[in-house]
Parts: sequence; structure tokens; C-alpha cells
Amino acid sequence: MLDHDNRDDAATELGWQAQKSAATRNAILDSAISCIVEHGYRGATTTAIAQKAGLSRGAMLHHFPSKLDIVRGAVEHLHKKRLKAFRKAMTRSSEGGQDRVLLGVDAFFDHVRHPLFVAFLELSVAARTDPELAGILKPTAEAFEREWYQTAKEVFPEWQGRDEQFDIALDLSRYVMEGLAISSLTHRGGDRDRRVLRYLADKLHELRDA
Amino acid sequence: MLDHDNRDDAATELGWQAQKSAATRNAILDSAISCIVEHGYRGATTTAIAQKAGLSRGAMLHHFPSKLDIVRGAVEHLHKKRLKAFRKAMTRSSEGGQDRVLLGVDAFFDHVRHPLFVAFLELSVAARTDPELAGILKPTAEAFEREWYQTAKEVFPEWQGRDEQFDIALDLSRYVMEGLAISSLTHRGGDRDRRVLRYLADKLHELRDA
DNA sequence: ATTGAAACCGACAGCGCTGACTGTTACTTT
DNA sequence: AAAGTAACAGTCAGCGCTGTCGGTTTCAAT
Repeated sequence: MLDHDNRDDAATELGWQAQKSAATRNAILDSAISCIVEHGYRGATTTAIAQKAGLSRGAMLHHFPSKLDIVRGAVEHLHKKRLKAFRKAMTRSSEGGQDRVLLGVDAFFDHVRHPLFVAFLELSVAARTDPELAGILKPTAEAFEREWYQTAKEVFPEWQGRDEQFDIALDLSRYVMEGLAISSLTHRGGDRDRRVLRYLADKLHELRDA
Repeated sequence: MLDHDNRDDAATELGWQAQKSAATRNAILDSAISCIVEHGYRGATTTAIAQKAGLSRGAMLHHFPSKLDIVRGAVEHLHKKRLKAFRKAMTRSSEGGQDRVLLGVDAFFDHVRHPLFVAFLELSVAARTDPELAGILKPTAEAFEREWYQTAKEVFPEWQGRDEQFDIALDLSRYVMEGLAISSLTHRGGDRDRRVLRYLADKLHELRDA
């Protein structure tokens, strides 16, 4: 009765249906994020999401009864992926034993140029004029920020005891990076952007060694 | 034939109709910007714009045949208003003879917290996924940046001859400010933001006196 | 094998937005 | 005074998006 085909594989443990269900749910949420990146939040229609996910609208609305449910799931999904990517980039940058600050700056810069950040930006802007979305996004964004802060602290233990400088370094980096990211939406940043990043890295060194 | 009622008043010189036409055109463009701030770019429908401007949709479509025409006008309108506000704030800050850098930082910070900047941000983000809007916005944004740069140079003549430091100071300020502005869409910036601004002002002093 | 449920599809009605059209009033020209 | 033009209003059809509903196939349980 309960002995013949489970308990050996973490994947099949759930049974075929549940497994497939989880797979299509993931496909839908990935598609939703892609569509937000590609068409903007308001342009990410259920039709487009279903099409890119490879199923019919009816099927999709079986997994997520309404568009708001998709958004809820997508925001959560995005949060996890973004945090994971950030962790990976940061820990990898901490392994190359050279200039950890410089590597961190590069990793962070890649982070804000990544499509996942674009999706988050799109959601943030849309949430400003969409109370329902704001209600979904706000707690998740706050959680992200906390975990992001925690991760940064773990990756850079050499700032131990210099809390104030570290906070300033983090905030400064974040604002410069995000400002750079949105500005690069309209204008093509070339040498001047690189110069600012070099200056930023310089100041981060100062803050660490001060 | 050409002697009886013009040539005396700059306002009536245009005649009643042309004058009223210009007034309603302005009202429409103001309303468009307001609606973008209030409902986002995609939410700024012709219905909402006409209503807030105080006329019927039909009347509005007499002045601007299509929505794209409204957008064209609004972008231009926004550009002028933003530049004017920036100039005013900057020159005013340069008059108070105390710490010009600090006053400039404050003025700039006010600038990115102003609704006009929100409108511009909304347009920038929307333009990422809307080629038609991008075609309208891009040249105007580039012009704004050039004139903005020029104004800054005029207002702060004491940086004369320190071009590289000045460019870094400007870019740094801009990215920090804009990053701060978009971050404040989601999270409530309190003391930490003030601390970063103080740090920024500090570094600007360094750049000037280095 | 049969019953039940879950994944999936296609069609439908409702709604908001856009742009085109006709009609009305006020001003301008000769 | 009459003809012409500009400002304005209201209605209409077309289109895309959302959410609901009935129908079909595939898996799971007895």
C-alpha cells in the first residue's frame, strides 16, 4: 500500500501530477517575469504569459485563478531568484582572493544590469500607482532588503566593528548602482560610468581602511 | 487693413481664438503630466486627461488628434518645466552665500523628489518597452542632460579648470540622487539616507578642494 | 474496469480604451 | 450680413484584456 514506488527519489516522491503541476507553475512564473521584462508590468497580459509558458489561458487560470495570483507568485519567485543570484555572485567574488572590494563592486554592477533587477524596477514603478501590487510587493521587498543586508555582512567580515562605515558603504554602493541602472535605460553610459565606478571603489577602500 | 487693432499688446496680438487655444493646450499638457504622475504612463488614458483638463474627449482630440500627439507635447512640456525648475533651484541656492555645495545638494535632492521627476521616471521606464515613446523621449532626454550639465557648470564657476573632478562630482551626485529617489518608492528612507547625503556632500567638498 | 479528480483547452460575455464621426456654438473675415 | 473657420460636445464601432464556464484528456484509487 505504501511500499512500492516512493521513498527513494525526492522528485518522484510527490507523484506525477503534483510533479507536473509544480513544473508548469514554475514555467508560468518564469514566463510572467520574462513578460514583465519584455513588455513592462502593464503589458504583461495573461495571454502573453500563457503563450510564452506554452499553454492555453484556460490551463493557466486553472493553476492561478486570477492575474493577481500570478503576480503574487511571480513576486515571490522573483524575490527568491534575485536573492540566490546575489548570494552566488557575492560569494564567488569573495573567493577570488584579490581585491574583494573591487570584485564586489563588479558583482553588484552585474546584479543591477541583470533582467531580474529590471523586473523588480518595473514592479516598483508600477506599484507606485497600483495599491494592490504595492500590497504584494512591499513586504517582499523589505524582506529582500533585510536578507541582502545580512548577506553582505556575512560576505565582508573584514568590516567587523566598523558598522557605521559599512552601512554608508552599502547604501552608497546601492544608490550609485541603482541610479546608474535607471540612467542606462535612457542614455548609453560609457567612460564616464566606468570613472564613477572606479571612484566608488576608491571611496569604499577608504571607508574600510579609515 | 493692417492698422486697426493689433501691434499694441503682446497677449491680444494673437487674437482671442489663438490665445484660448494656447491656454487649453497648456491645460491639456499639464493634465497629461498630472495623470502620468497619478496613474502611471499606461494609466494616463485620454479619458482621464480630458476630464482633469476640464473638457470633453472630443474637444481634446481636436487639439491633439491622437494620444501620441499628446505624449509628444507632454514630453516637450515636461522638459521645459523641469529645466526651468532646476535652473531656478540652482541659481537660488547659489545666492545664499554660505556653503554652496551643501545648498546645491539640497536643491538637487528636492529636484528628484519633485513630481516632475516622477513623471520623467515613469516615462523612462515605460519607454523601455514602448519603442514609439522611446523615439519621442530619447532626443528630449539627451537635450535635457546637455542643458542640465551646462547649467551646473554656470552655477558653479569655482570648479573652473577642474573638469575631471567636476564631471565625477556631477555624475556621482546624479546617480546617488536618482538611486535614492527610486529606492524611496518602496522603502521609507530615514536617517540612513540623510547620512549618505552628508557623506556625499563631504566627498563633493573633497573633490572641489583636492 | 470504473469512478473521481486534476491538468488542460476553447468559447463566451463584460469592460475600458482608442479613434472616427456628426452636430453645435462662438469667433473671424470680407 | 453671410460665409467660413475654429473650439467644443456626444455617440459609435473596433479592439484587447480579463474572468467564467462547459468540455476533453490524462492520471490515481478501489
